[in-house]
Amino acid sequence: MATQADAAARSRTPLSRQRVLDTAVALADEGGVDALSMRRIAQALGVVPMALYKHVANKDELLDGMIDVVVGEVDPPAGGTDWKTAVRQRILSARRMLLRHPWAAGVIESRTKARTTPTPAVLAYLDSMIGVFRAGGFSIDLVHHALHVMGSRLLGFSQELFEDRPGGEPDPDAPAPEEMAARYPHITELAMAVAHDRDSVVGSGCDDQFEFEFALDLTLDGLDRLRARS
Amino acid sequence: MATQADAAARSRTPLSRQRVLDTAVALADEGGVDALSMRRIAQALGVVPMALYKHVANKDELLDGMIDVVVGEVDPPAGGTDWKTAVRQRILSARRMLLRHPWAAGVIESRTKARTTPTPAVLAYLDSMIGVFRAGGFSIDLVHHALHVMGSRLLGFSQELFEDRPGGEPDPDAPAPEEMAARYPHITELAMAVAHDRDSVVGSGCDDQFEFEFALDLTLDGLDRLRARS
DNA sequence: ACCTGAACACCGTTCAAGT
DNA sequence: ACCTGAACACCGTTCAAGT
Repeated sequence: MATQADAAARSRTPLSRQRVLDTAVALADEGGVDALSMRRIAQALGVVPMALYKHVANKDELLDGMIDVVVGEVDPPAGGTDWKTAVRQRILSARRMLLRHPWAAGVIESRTKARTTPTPAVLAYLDSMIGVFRAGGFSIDLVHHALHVMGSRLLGFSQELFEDRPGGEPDPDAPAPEEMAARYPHITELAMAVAHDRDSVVGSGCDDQFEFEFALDLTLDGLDRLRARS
Repeated sequence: MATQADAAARSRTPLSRQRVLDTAVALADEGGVDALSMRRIAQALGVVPMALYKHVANKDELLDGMIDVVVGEVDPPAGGTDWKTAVRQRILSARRMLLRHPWAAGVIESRTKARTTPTPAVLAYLDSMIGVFRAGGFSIDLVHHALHVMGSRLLGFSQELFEDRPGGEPDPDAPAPEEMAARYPHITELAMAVAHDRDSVVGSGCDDQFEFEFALDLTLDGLDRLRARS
């Protein structure tokens, strides 16, 4: 009975809030946040479901804790460089975190909407980001504008509408190529141009990393122009 | 028995996919998407839960249908103007839709992630948006870049991290002002500057609409500069 | 053939009973 | 005082029994 042995081995390490959160993050990474349940976390820890409630008040508080775990993985701002390099590196670090934890952007968004204040780690992230802008000579008003301009990109999130699905089954109820071309001519034109331009890139034929940095740089250059003018 | 009469009156109008979707959208508008269940929709329609499955295959397909209902509310692109005005007006129309249906951005995002293709209405929205760029003289490559730059803003979504909560109870476990100031000095500085600057604005002291248009215009000007250069 | 009640396999969380 | 099994009030969906 390997399962019982595993459970015994696990229960030798005492349960802690950190262990609960780490397990929850690992399960969400594997199976997505929809498949994450208190019962399943308990099972993975070899523990009865109610034992979790000693370390987290309820599921919402668990999700808040998970947010703080992953936001804590984002690199702090680099010192000794100009503001633009520091912001750029940090946002790219946040993006890497979100690629590691695909569920995080959605959870951060929905939990932030439900709370009055972002979670502590998100607050700390924003605060040090503002600090970089301020140290770079931005007026407080311009920082305010800048945060709005960055929007969700501040957390490295970019909404990919045509991302390839892992596994890549053709999906039975997807529209046929001819129908796509007839109904959505502009999308088709664009998709073909992209496929032709970037033959070497695997997957969707679109270099997401390049596009992300292109968008990021355009925004940063615009902000820098405003900064120089003030 | 008013309830029974209501149910009878409702069931006189035959159930249809449109009526199911409209009811679901209305319930989500009122109570949020978390409180939306097949059982609750059925109850609102005075119908047994299983009756819904004649008109929608399952809950995911219901959510897809709801997306198409609300995206269909976005104005089509205005004709007879320059590309920038047309894009601007359309994005502002999408933003108004999302303010009417606060659950929509999250559902669009999560459902798009789960499907291989965006829902038909989202495809149509994107297609006509691309059409506006193309008619405005954008090369296909530049349109491709532009879509990435707009990102989620293309659907009018902007992530507001410090939105005031309706009802405005002080929230017992929110950090005290002194603690906020000590731990997050830059956020506090910014919040105070904003509050001082815009005394007249009700609520958070931050004019969301102005900020949204500021960000939008910065992005559009950047794109226009690239367009003129090519 | 159509409709639907009961049932199944879940879920988060309460609570009282056991140690 | 601590821990936990059973129970409660849900959920989406299957399926067989009723019309």
